Amino acid sequence: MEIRQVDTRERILDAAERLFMEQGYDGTSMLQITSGAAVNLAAVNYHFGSKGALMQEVFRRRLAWLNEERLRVLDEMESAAAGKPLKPSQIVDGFFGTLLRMAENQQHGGVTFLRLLGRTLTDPSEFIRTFMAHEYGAVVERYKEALFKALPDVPKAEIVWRFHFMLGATSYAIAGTDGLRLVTDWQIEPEDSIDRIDRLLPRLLSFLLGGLRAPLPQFAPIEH
Amino acid sequence: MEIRQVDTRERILDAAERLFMEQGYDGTSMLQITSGAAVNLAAVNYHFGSKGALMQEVFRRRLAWLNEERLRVLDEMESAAAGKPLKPSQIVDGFFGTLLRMAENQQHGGVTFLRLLGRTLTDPSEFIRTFMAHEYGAVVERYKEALFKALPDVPKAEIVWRFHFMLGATSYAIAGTDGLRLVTDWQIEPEDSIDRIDRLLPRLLSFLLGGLRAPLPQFAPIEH
Amino acid sequence: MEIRQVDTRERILDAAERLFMEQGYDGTSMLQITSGAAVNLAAVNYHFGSKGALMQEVFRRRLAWLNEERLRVLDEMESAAAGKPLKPSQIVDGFFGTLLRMAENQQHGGVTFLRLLGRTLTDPSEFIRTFMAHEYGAVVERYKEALFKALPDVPKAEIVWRFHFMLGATSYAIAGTDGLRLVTDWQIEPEDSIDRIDRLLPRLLSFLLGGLRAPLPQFAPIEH
Amino acid sequence: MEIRQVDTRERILDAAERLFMEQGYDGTSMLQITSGAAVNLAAVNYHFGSKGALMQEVFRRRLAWLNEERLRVLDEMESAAAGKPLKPSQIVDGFFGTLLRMAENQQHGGVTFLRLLGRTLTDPSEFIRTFMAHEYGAVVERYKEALFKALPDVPKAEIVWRFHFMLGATSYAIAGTDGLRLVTDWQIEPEDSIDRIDRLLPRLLSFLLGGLRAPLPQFAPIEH
DNA sequence: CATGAATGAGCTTTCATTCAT
DNA sequence: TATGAATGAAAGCTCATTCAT
Repeated sequence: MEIRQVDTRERILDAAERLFMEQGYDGTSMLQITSGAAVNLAAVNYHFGSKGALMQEVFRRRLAWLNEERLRVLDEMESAAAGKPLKPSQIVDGFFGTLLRMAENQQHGGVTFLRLLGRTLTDPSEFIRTFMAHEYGAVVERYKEALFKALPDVPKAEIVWRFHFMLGATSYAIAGTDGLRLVTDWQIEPEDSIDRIDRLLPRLLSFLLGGLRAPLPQFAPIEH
Repeated sequence: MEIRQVDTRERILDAAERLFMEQGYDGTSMLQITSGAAVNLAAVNYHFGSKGALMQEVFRRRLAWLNEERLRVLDEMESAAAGKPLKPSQIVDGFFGTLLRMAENQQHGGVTFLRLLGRTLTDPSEFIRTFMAHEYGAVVERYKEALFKALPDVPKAEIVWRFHFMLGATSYAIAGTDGLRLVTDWQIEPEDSIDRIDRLLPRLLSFLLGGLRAPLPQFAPIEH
Repeated sequence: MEIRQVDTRERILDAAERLFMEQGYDGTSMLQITSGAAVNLAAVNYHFGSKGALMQEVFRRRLAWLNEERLRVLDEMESAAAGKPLKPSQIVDGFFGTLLRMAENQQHGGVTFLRLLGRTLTDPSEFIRTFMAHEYGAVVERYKEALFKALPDVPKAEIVWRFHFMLGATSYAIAGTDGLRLVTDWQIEPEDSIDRIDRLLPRLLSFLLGGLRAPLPQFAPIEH
Repeated sequence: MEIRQVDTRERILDAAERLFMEQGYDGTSMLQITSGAAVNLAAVNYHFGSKGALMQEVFRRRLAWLNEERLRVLDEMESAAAGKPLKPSQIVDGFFGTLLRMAENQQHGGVTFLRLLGRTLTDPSEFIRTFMAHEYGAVVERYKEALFKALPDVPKAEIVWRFHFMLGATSYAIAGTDGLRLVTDWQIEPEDSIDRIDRLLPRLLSFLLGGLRAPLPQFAPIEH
């Protein structure tokens, strides 16, 4: 039954990943998940304990790999640089490029997980936020430090803000894109579809780097 | 009694706005809303017909004003330019600056609505997406055209993508910011808090413009 | 709908009282209760909030009357005694007799509530214990004091213990009696059935008084 | 492995005994039992067949010894009496004293089983009642006969009732005592704690004997 | 002999909505 | 105009039990 067990667990995780992406956490019922995975309704609670714990495991399984990969890439680049600062484009590619390239590999969830991640980053649920902060903490810290070294003339607070903006642009790009279509009728050609990660990636990285290296803002004089 | 009714309606909308922002649409119950507004449980269905219609009205009340204002600002700028293309910075400020300045006015929902909007743009519910597209359609079309004229050398598809990235960076900036805190320990000074819109605005606009005007991406040769 | 409401609430309480008596609290499901009361499954939570709160209300409705009656009877006897101690038999009848006579009145739940009470007094659930102690506190205190005055030569600790034993004998007498039938084949005549409260009452009171006035126990010398 | 199995069985019985005492039969889940015994969830069904059968075995293991002991004691007393009637105090001590002294021996379950027994005698479950009646039948019959002989002037029906009352007082005394505390603030001294069986025993026996030998009740004229 | 996996049935509670007044 | 009462449906979860290994 070893094989069956793995199957069941994985099938549940796969179904949950897809449904959470499509309908959100609160919008997805246990019945939908277990139906989607073709398992018994009680199987989720048997394997994961609760709906919330299932949600966490959905993320943990992907993020563990992703963030290890991000650290591996950063280590490699820093080794090659032999102490010299990295180029901003390297760092941005290490963090965000690694994320998008993950979506090209069906073994790591493909676009499904990518979109789920994008949507969840704006989800305010306390338990998700806490879990995310824990999973991301160390990686973000390392990349932040690399950016500080790469851009010594930019105030640290500014870099942190721009990291934040980059996260947002990326999340949004991978999350709802062709669903929301606020920007309608863009006569897009097939090769520009959201699913063509190889086309999205250079576009997004250009944008992110442009934003990261933009002239510093001029603040209005602080009042009172 | 006429007055009471208006109060009731507004109280419901205010409570719903806050709760949808904090917990999402699916995560918020009618009981929470009516309790929060100190009205009868049946009042929402009486005044709005259904939970979904309430959600739409929450957005309509703010977006109507916002998008009119955006059109007004764009009209004004185009009049002043007398047929000449606008500067990208003007257009970006007209669209995104108007949004953020809205949050400084409590009468228009303040940061609460801003965050609700930010998180809703990635919300997966079909009916919300449809409604949003409808509310935004005309405005986005006008600003898109203005950008096409302002950046004649940039391919239209590229501009549309970058508009998209800008939306994402902005949504994310206003949505979860100090909640998620993936980027911890950023020794932020009080004047850099998310609630200081006057500090966030120039930062965000700098970033957006940098991204909008970034060098065009180099694509890898398209495979097969 | 005033009338319907009262009906619904009361019907639920009646059904719950009977079912809790027959099957215990944990052994009774909400579905059984609402089916028994011919109301919607959600009605219990609408009217009482939870299964536990329903349980409390089942008791509160009867105990409020019972304990007020006990206090009224005690007040009356003490007034008539004009400061002199009451007879033990009066006190015992005031406390336990009032309880058993309650069962003769269908308006106060009849034997059903009596048996439920008997069974519940040995139930260890924290929330029931706490609630019971609260409902009973004042009454028990008053009767205890009356017994102290009536039996000045008996150590107070002994009286408290015997009060306890009397409670037990009574609870048990009214609880399972003809159900358990540990004492089988007692060739009992119809007029001695448990349902003939008028026959049970003098029997029980004789026993209780005999126990209350029994010679004091001789303790073995306390070791170590 | 033989030894392990015995351990497992006993550990399950011990855990079940404690949990049934604390939470009742319906209020205790198999998971709690198997967790408490640190055995596999399926172990109960493996060793006992079902939850109900486990409950029966919990009692059988103690009651077999208890009732044999009661019969042994009665046989001994009757041998010594050589045909003459026993004293009521002897009989009461043989039945109830043997029970309470059992609680002083941890090998026989101590107070835990005593309390479980006390609360179970008022338990409404049909299958438990039936089982109890079966386990107790023969013993009760013998003691009843002894009481008939010891108290020839008291009507048999009266003796049966009083046996019943004694059972109740005893059950209650050992079941909830310090838990329920309807009788609060009794400034009890440490040596009067419920756990001091050696102090409870003489008190209870005095009470029971007082009740057993009380004057016969005067019935109101039977109506209709 | 013992167990991890799995299941169908049932649990309490909450949901958005309706309706008579 | 506004509300308390009520409801059918569905939610997440726990239950005792079974079974292949």
